[in-house]
Amino acid sequence: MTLKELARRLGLSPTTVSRALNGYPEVGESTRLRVIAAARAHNYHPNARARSLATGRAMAIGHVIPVSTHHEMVNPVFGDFLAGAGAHYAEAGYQMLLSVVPDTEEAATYRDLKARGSVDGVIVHAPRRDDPRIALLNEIGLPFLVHGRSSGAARPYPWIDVDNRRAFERATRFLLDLGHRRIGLVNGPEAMDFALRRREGYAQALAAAGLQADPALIRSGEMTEAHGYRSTRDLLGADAPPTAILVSSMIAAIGLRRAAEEAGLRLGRELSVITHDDMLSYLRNGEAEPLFTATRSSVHEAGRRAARMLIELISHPDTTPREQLLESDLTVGQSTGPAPAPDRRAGWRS
Amino acid sequence: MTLKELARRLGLSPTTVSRALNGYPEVGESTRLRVIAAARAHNYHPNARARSLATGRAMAIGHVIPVSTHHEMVNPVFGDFLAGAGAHYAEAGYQMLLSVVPDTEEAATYRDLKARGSVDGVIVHAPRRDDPRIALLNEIGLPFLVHGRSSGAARPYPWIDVDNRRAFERATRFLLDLGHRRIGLVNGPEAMDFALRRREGYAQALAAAGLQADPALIRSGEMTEAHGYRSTRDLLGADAPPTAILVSSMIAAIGLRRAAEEAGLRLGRELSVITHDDMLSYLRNGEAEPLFTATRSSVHEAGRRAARMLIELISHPDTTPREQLLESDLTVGQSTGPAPAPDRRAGWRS
DNA sequence: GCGCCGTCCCAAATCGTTTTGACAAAGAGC
DNA sequence: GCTCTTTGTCAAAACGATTTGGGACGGCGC
Repeated sequence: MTLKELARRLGLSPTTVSRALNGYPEVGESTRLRVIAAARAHNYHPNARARSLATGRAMAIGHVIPVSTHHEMVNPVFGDFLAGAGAHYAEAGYQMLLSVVPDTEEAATYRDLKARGSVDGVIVHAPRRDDPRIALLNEIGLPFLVHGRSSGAARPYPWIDVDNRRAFERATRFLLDLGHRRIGLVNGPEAMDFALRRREGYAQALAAAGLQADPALIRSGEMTEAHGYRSTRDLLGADAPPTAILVSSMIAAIGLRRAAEEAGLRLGRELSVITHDDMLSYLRNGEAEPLFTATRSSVHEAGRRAARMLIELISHPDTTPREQLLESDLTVGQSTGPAPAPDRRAGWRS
Repeated sequence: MTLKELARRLGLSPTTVSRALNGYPEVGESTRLRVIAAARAHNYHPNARARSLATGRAMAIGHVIPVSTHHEMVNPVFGDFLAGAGAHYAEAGYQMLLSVVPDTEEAATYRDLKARGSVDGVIVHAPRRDDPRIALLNEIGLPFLVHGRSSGAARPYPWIDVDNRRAFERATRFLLDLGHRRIGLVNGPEAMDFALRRREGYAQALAAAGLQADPALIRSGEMTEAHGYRSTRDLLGADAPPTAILVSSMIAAIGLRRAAEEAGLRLGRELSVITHDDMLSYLRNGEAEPLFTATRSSVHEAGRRAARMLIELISHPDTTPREQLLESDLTVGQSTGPAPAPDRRAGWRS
């Protein structure tokens, strides 16, 4: 069913039908009702491509997911982020375009998206320090929103991000208050900006307590279960193991738990742990009482807000705020407790 | 840069330029080379919408992800599946359209996708028994491929699926061979077809050994960590706890491990466990030696194959096979061992 | 009766491609 | 030299919407 066909059946011109359906005032109310009824009856939906060819707007947002060519890692938070964003797109009448491309072709993909007019804007995922994508998108003039930030970017750019520095600063302070002095950090890949900021917050809290971050207590890598396990095992096996560890994700924290159990350490007793919790739907942090003490921030919600913000940005480029900082809360669970007394520590370490 | 503009610069007609770029034989070789060079120089990419308006093909595949209105659960395997499918789409020049919709509006979404001509076909996720989407898609004439199967569908339909029945039959047999007699099943939601088939395989192996599936040993629910934990705790706390448990996913298996550790049971000793492993990128089943004994099948690879199959189906509807059954392998890890002798069991149970 | 102004509608152009049908120019066969 | 094919190119018509610039009709004021 096309517009022309519908118009013919109604004995009207395509113009009038189009205006009636799109709410323009130039059409009589009775006519409008007649048109709307007929459209519904014949299950008429305007062809998306024809429409956007005519209007010049794609009514679609792109998400480019780079896949590293060696280790085909899919960030587990993508699913929830996309679900959140997608929910808003659906409400706003936008479509979501997903491009999964080798990281070597990412730039070409953005150019392509722009040149073919496939999308009105894109969300940039997993920004790194000095991320080249920001300059690129500015250059080709494709509206974008960064999920996260990129330290060192030359000019201001629109972003939404969790206050990672503050979250980890606070978590570290919490551990310090409990008497911990040797605190480990199992971080994400430090090429990622969020990991950098978390490390800064961690170091800052230590410095404020007159301590210095010990490089031997810091590990970074892809946030897999295996990374959490390996890093924790290494840290615990060292000469002066930490009494507390900060972890960058629930997935890694699960690996940590495995390592801790292997070493015979109980969380919240001999070893304290705080993790960041993205509130993934399939990985809730306990039920009534949280399992892990955690800095929490819903990535699903971040996706929803990101989508809203980008769409606003596209339709009202001048009046839309271009930055949004999300706070995370610190929920205290069973995985933290006072630092063990030195003598007890000596006991279980032997 | 549009086709018309490029043609003007070259002193050719749009027709010729279009033909040159699309490899039609009616254009001279020297002209073709000249056109291609100019297109590259001016970074010309044909407008995707105009093109597909003219050709009638959207060059896009839709994935409709229903989100339950109460518990906004995002299936953790979606990420890897989409990454696999997306990789193939990119190669084949297709775009991937993601629709996240409340499950109540799923049917409307399919109709919409078809009526607006947004996609050439769709992948149906997470089919249930007698899934109404199959009839719907047949009715509206939108090509589709089901990831999984739907018992009770009236007519044949194209699908790709893991042999879930066989995998769980084999896993159960493996446990029986180790001497286990009370075997629990922590399954996915039994409205899902895959869960049904796994249960069948489980029951079948028990029956072949002269045993009957005990409903008290079966739990089903969303495959979260919490579900794995709760179900295991319940099973272990019962009067006659199982000595082995089958789990439907790694995520649930992690919850199981937590419950087992709480109960003081060591995996592969007092409690044997086999899980299904979708080979998620962030949740590898151990490194050199697998952590869990598992039935393995890469959902990333399934996504890739699904994409290929659907595109083939769209371009050659008659010659493409319409069904693909993937085998899973059984990898033996540290989580299984011989059934504990009754006396030992009595010991650790008290 | 005349001019003017809303109201309601329409014909035609436009978006950027592909595709159909036709037409010159050049070579081939007689 | 004349016709008959190729060969290479083009003008124009799709595709299905939106949007621009009017135009017919009736009612109103004078």
